[in-house]
Amino acid sequence: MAVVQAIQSAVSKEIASLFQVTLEPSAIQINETKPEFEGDYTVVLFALVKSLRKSPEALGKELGEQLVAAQPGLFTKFNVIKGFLNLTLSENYWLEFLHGNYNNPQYGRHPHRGEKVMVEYSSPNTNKPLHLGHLRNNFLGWSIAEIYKANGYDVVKTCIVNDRGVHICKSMLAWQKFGNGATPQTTGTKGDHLVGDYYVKFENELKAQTAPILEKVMAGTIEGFSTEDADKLQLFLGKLPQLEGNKEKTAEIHEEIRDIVRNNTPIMKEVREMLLKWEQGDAATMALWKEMNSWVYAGFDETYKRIGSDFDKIYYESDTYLLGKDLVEEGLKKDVFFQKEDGSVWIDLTADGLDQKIVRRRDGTSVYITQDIGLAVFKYNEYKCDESIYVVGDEQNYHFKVLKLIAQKLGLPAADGIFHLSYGMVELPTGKMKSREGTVVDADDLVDGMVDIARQKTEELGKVKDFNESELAGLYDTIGLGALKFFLLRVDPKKRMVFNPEESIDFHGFTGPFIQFTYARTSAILRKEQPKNTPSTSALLPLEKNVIIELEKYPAVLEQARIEMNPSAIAVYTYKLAQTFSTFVTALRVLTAETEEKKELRLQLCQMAVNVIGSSMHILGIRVPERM
RNA sequence: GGACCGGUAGCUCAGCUGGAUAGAGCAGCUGCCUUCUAAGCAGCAGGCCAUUGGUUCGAAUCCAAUCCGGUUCACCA
Repeated sequence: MAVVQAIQSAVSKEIASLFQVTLEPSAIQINETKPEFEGDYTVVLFALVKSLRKSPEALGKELGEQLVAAQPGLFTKFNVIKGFLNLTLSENYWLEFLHGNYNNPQYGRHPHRGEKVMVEYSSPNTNKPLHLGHLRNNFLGWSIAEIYKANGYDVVKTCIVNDRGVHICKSMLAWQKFGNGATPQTTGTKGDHLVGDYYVKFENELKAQTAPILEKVMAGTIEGFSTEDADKLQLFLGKLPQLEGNKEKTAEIHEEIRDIVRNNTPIMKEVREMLLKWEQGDAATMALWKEMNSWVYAGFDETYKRIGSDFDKIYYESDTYLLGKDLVEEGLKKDVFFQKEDGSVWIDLTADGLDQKIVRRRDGTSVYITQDIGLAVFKYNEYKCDESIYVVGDEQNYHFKVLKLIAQKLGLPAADGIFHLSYGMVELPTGKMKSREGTVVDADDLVDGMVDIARQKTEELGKVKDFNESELAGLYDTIGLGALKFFLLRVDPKKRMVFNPEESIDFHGFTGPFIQFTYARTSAILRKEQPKNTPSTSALLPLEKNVIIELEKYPAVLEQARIEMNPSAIAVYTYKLAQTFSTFVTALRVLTAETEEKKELRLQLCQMAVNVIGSSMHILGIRVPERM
C-alpha cells in the first residue's frame, strides 16, 4: 500500500481508539515533511482540531505518542511544531519497500482492469508535411496512450487522416498546373514535402490573382461577382469609412473583403470544380488524388517511424465524411434536432449556455460536427471503447463541447466517455506559425536539427568512441529526440508554449538528456555488479532515504497523470527522481561502499532507480541509453 | 459582446483538491574531474505569485471584480 494511504488509515484508526471519533482516512491531510524539520511525512492537525476540540499541540502530542506506541512497524519518532505532527517512519518500512520492489520491472503499473479506451491523435492533413504543432500532438497522444496502459487499460490508438477537401485539391491543382509531372522519385523530395510545396505554390498563385481584383474592389469597382457576394462587398465597403481609427475592426472588414475576393479568383473556381469532380468520382481526378496521397503517406510513414508514433487503426476522412447522415434523421425523430423553413437542420444548445448549431445544410450535405459524430458511432461499433480521448488543439474546445453534448442528447453509447485532451498552440517568439506565410517549423527539419546537436555534443564529450556507426546513429537519435520530446511534454498540455528556433533546446538541467545521462551512469554501475537480493537492515542515510521516498511515489504519479490526462506530471516527477538520485550517487560510493551491506542496499537503489526512470521515460516515448 | 483558457524570478516552467520561510532549470557568479560517466554535484544571487476586495486560524492556491494576453462563437475542416 502506498505510504500516504498507510499513514492516513493509521491516523484514522488511532483517532478512533483515542477519541471515539470516526474520520475518513482520505480526509486526513498528509504532506511531505519540509526538509528543515525532522520527519518524513506530516499530519496537518488544524483541520482535526475543531471536531476533536483540542489544541493543535495537545492533539499532536497525544496522537504522536499513540501512533508510535500502537504502530511501531510504521512509526518510530514524532515531533509537533505549531499545528503539524511530523512523523518519522521506521527504517524497516522503507527497507522492506525497497527490497520488495527494486527488481520488479512492473512496479507502479496497475493490473488489467478490463476497460478499453481509444486515443485519437495526430490527425494530419495530406496537403502538407507535419510541423512542430503536430509533434506536440503526437507526443501527447502517444504518451497518454501509454499512461492509460500503465494504469491497466486496453488502449486503441487511432488517427483520422484529413485526406479530402478543398485544401487537398489546392495541392493537386497546383501540381497539375506547375508540376510538369514531378514526383518524389524524379525530384528526390520526400513525398509530403513535395505535395506541401505545391500547396505553397497554389497559395502564391492565389495571392497573385487576388491582388488586382482586390485593388479594383477597394477602388469601388465590383464586377464579376454573384449578386450575393456583390451585396456583401458593398455592405463591407460602406462600413469602412465609419470605422476610422478602429484598427481591429477595420482589419476584420478587410479580411472579410479579401476572403470574398479570394473565393472569386479563377484559380479558386478551378479548385471548386475539382472538388466537385472528386465528389462525383471522376476517374482522372481520383487517380491523381490517390497518387499524390500515396506520396504523402510514404513521407508521413518515414516521419512517424522516426518520432516513434504508431496507430492501431487509421481512419480516412474520405471513407467517413458521409457518416452521420442517418443520425440526423434519428435526431429529428427524437426531437433533439429541429428543421428550419429552408430545410437546414439544427440543434438548440442555448439551454446549455451555447448557441444554435447547424448539423445539416439546406442542400442536404452534412457539416464537420455531424461527420465527427458519425465517426464516433462508427468507431464505437468497431471497438466498443468505454472512453474516447481526442487529442486536438484548444482552438477546437467549443467543437468538442458541442460534440459531447449532441452525443449525450442523442443517447449515444459511451457519450459520457468522450474527452477532449485540449492542448495549447506552440508559438514562435514572433507569434503564431502560419503556413501561408511560411513561418512553420517543419517537423523533419526540427528532428534533424536536434539529432545533429546531439551528435555534436556527443563528439565533444568523446565518451563513446568505441561505438560503431549504427550504434552512434542510434544514440544520436535517442538523445536528440529525447531532448525534443521532453521539451514538449514537460509543459502542462493546456498551456500555450513558446519555441524559439534561434535558441537550441537545452541538453542540461530539466531536460531529457539529463535524465538519460542519469540512467546511463547508473547502468554503468550495474554492469559491474548487480544486487544479490539480500534484505538490508542497515541504518539509512538521509540521501538514501530521499531516493526511496521519491521512488515510492511513482504509482501515485502514474495514477494522477491518468486522472489529469497530463504527461507533464510524469516528466516533472522523473526529473525530480533523477535529480534526487544524482545527488545520492555523486555523494556516496556504491561499489566501494563502507560495508558489504551498504553496497547491497545501494545496488538495490540503483536497480530500482533504473527501472523507474526507464519505465517513466518509456511512458513519455523517450528511449534511455545504456551508455552516452 | 458571450463562453473558455492563461498571467509565479531576466527567460522557460513546477506548485493550484487551502497549510510551515515560494520551487526547479536556463542565463549570471563561486567551488569540485588520478577512485562507479562533470550532459553532473555543492553553493551564491535573483519574487508586492497581474491588481483590488472577500471567505478562513491560515490564500500563489477558493470566491468576486478589474487589467493584460490568447482561443472561440462559420451552411471551413
